[in-house]
Amino acid sequence: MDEFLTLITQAQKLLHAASDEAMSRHGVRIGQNLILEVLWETDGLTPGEIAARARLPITTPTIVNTATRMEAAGLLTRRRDPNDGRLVRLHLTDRARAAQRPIQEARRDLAEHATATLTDEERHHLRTALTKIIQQLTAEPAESDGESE
Amino acid sequence: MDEFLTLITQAQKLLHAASDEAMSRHGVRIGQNLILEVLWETDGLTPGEIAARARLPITTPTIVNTATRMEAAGLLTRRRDPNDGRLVRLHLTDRARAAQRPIQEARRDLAEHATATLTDEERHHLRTALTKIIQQLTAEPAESDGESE
DNA sequence: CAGAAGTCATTAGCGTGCTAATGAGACCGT
DNA sequence: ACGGTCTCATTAGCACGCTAATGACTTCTG
Repeated sequence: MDEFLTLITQAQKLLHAASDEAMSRHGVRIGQNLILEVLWETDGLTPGEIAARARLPITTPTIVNTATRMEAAGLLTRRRDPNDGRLVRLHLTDRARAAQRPIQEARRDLAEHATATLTDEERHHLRTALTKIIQQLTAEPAESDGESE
Repeated sequence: MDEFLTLITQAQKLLHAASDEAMSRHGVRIGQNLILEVLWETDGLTPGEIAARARLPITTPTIVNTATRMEAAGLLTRRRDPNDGRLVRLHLTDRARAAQRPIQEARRDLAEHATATLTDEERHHLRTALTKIIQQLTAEPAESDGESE
């Protein structure tokens, strides 16, 4: 049953690499995707706000580091908030906005390609199973002694 | 459908973190697992041989770096091959051998816990779906233009 | 209004994994 | 036996993500 860990790790590894490669063709690396998704929706958020809104759990330091690389790549700019000197607001450049559609399409295409050999029913089962696993692991990380309650 | 990428990423992220935490209790970090699995089976292999035998694709430089940390942690020793000066053979210490059973149990428990809310049928479907995805992504990484053959 | 406490982004440091470049050693042909 | 080539491990350098520590700024409190 341990092979289940191997299976999901390998699948995610392949998807990760394929996604990075697909997005790189549009000047975006995979680690930048979570930030872009949030800023495409609402521009000018702070690192902390982005961390809170991201679809996947991500820490603020990771956002700061990634934002630095994105700034160097010309994808966003940093501006201090005039009302609160602690805050830094991240604003997308035109280049980052222009990348939205092709990147979203590329990721959609990748998901479709990866699941191309699955039936609709299998896709549904897969989604159900993954959701259950996430819920189980999110609910209570306890596992060693004391599985009750 | 893009949510599928998010689902599998999050599931793997949670499993990855939980697995690292579980193995850390036995003095082993998650990146060392692939190497240990191979050396538990056959001790004294070279980094290249380990890369070839590992259950998941892994590069030789990653094995070398991880082996350096494992050496510092007292999990293995490096010895030059007497017959071929290019080769370095990695030998597990008693400590690494003693960790085999508890770590394998911890990973099995984790897999069971993660899939505890799934029916046997769902587990079967999940395995099938993941296998198909892996095959699809391994077969031909092509995707943009030219999906044929 | 000052000092304490809270809230931010950021930096430091680690682990993991990759590709590309490097260097040591073996092997092969002449 | 010697030079080129091949085969190794290793190093360099990058991306990504985490926790813990730091520092700047705001806010609350006396």
